[in-house]
Amino acid sequence: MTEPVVAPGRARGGRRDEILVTFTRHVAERGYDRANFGDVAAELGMSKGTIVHHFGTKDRMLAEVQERYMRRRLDEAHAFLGRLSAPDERVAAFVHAGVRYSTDEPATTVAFQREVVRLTDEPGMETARAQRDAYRDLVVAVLQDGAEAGVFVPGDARLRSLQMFGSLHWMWTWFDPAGRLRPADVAAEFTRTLLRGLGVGEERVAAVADPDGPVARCVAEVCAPRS
Amino acid sequence: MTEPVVAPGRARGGRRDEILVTFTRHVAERGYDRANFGDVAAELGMSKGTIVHHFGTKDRMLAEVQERYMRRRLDEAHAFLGRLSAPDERVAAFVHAGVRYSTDEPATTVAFQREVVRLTDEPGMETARAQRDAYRDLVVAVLQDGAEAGVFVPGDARLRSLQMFGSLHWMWTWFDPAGRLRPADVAAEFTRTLLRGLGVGEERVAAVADPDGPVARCVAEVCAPRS
DNA sequence: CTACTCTGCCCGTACGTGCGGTCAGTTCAC
DNA sequence: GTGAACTGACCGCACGTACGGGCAGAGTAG
Repeated sequence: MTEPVVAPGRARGGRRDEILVTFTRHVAERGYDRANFGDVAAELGMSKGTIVHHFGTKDRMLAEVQERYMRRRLDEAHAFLGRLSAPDERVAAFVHAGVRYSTDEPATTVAFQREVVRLTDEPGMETARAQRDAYRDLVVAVLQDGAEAGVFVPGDARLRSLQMFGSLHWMWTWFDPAGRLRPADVAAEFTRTLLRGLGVGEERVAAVADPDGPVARCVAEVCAPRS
Repeated sequence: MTEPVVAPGRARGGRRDEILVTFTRHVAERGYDRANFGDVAAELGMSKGTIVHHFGTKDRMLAEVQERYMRRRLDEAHAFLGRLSAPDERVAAFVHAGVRYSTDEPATTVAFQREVVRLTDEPGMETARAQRDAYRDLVVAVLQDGAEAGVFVPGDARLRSLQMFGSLHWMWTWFDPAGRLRPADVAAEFTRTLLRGLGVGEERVAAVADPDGPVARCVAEVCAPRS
């Protein structure tokens, strides 16, 4: 569902992408430990051996899922950071982007967020871990800059980033992309509380957090390509 | 570490508590799926059969961990809600309590937070799920009351509670109880950002979020008994 | 065009291992 | 005697993955 398979029949990479997509969904639904080759193979009408042929081990498959996910998030972050320069707009963009992903690529997002903890210790996850650290550094830098520029109240940028990431990474446990709440509305509410909490004035908060405002639109454009 | 074992040698319940404590630590360190009877038994110098004798199945063991954890959190919440009446103080207390637990009972807290997702679907978790819902309802009610009383800016209390829980439940991935950051400081920073974000005035925020202020002390007293 | 070979995708099966859970039996306190 | 605590051997199964082979298309020599 997340990405159209390259082409039916014989295509570059064959059913590789198909396997990754299905595996990702299984991880999202059951978690990594309970996801297994047998079920994925059965669902795709192929042999377990095929999966091994393409990916080698289960670990590497997860690593690839994480790396692809982080790669997209990083590209997207750099894209909207290039278009927005005000710290409060940038923070708002990070929140909007974080929420959007839950709808745009629900399976990949849930799979990633469920299993982020493996980035910290598991070997073979170095690349994904580095990507994640880079992303976190982007956010910390924005918070730091904002505090130094006087846009935000002084405070610990790292702690604030963790507070913010927590809210977003926790979404997978409760957010239903098919539910009544539009992601933009969740993002707006989160952004309002966060920016106000960082000391941004009320009228500015309303403008920047607007679910149909320029920041939301900028993020939407940047994230639009995939679907 | 979390609770003193009832008594050495032959005591009421035998080594039951000991088993639960060790199992909890293993779940905290490796996650439920990778925690296993064999390792727990080996570490305690007993047979796997003993564990089965006391708990029946692995599922029930986890359920008991979750229920004990939630029971304590609920008792504690009712205790400080009984002592504090202002909505902003109550919110601050929830944050302080949430952070405190990461230090007071690190293993149990991590075990719980790692595996909360199982509360939503897994059967046999009804009790723990109900406890968790009750806890969430307490928080939502406080946020709702505060908004209606004009202490907080109007907004979706449920979303705000989820934003708040996210920050706290995410802590297990980064917070090190033995690190340089004191839990009270983390709680204070989180509380400041949150209360300001809810529209509480700056001087009030400073007073309520104070890591050595009355709210923090109240929570400390309520939580003190165990450890 | 034909035949031969090479290569990469894919299949089926089989193996080893780890783990949850069973069970018959022993020890020990009351 | 009675029952709870505990043991250790054992079962069955699920799952990751190793392995040998089949098959289709591309490249190449004649």
